[in-house]
Amino acid sequence: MPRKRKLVPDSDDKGQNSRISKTPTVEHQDGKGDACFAVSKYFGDEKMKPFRLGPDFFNQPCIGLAKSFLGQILVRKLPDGRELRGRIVETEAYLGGEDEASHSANGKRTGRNVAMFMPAGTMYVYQIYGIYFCLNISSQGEGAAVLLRSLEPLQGLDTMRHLRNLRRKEKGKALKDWELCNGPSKLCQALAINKSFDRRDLASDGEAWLERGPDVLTAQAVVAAARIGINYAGEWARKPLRFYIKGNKCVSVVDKAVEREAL
DNA sequence: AGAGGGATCTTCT
DNA sequence: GAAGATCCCTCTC
Repeated sequence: MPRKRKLVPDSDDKGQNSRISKTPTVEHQDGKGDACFAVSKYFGDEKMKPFRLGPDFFNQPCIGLAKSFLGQILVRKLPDGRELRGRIVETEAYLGGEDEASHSANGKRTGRNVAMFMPAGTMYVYQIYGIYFCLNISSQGEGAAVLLRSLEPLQGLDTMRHLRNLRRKEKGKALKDWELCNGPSKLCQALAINKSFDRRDLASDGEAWLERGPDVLTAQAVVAAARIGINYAGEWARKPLRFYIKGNKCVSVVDKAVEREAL
């Protein structure tokens, strides 16, 4: 008997349109390198085999790409063959040129940010505060890119937890599943993404790629809010260029005011 | 639940 | 020399 897949939230969902909103149903074991097994387990049916997203997906305007990322699945293949998977639940659009919050504001092009000017689908990984990394994907548009802010962990949670704990104190509180990738630098830690990925192509890379997720999101399932940590950017700091899946537990910052307004 | 501060170092001025 | 698209721990209410 084929498993039924829910594509659109039920009407009584009350905004809890996500898999980890209340009760996590994610896999809790590592995929030990057997990709086919792990994938078929999550996707269930043969006809819906994971579909790797290619150049056409990435080659779209920045805001559209930022929204299109939601629900898609980021995959990281480690050197030992293990595959880690997370569903993208929060992104930010950085438009380049006019966008004062963008590293490429006013056309600024430096050694650090050249990846933002490379073809759509190029990864831009930069180090922040000397210790953390953030992952962006370049989009259509000069100097434009999308920051990935959080993932809902799906596969390889034990490995993610181990990678995240490398930097934490022994005495610290144990990480919940939903805390593994709920921030731009947390997801880089959990997926072992560092500067070596900078300027590489997410559409063709062998160690990181994107798969089409099973869910189709309705417009009401997506919240558009102000971006985080860019208060220096004046009016651009307030523009609704952050997008997240409403009700998802793994979103790093929830904007209650915006969500109220949407009703 | 929220505020505050330290860590830590590359990048660009 | 200063700032930064963050995270985590500690303290307080």
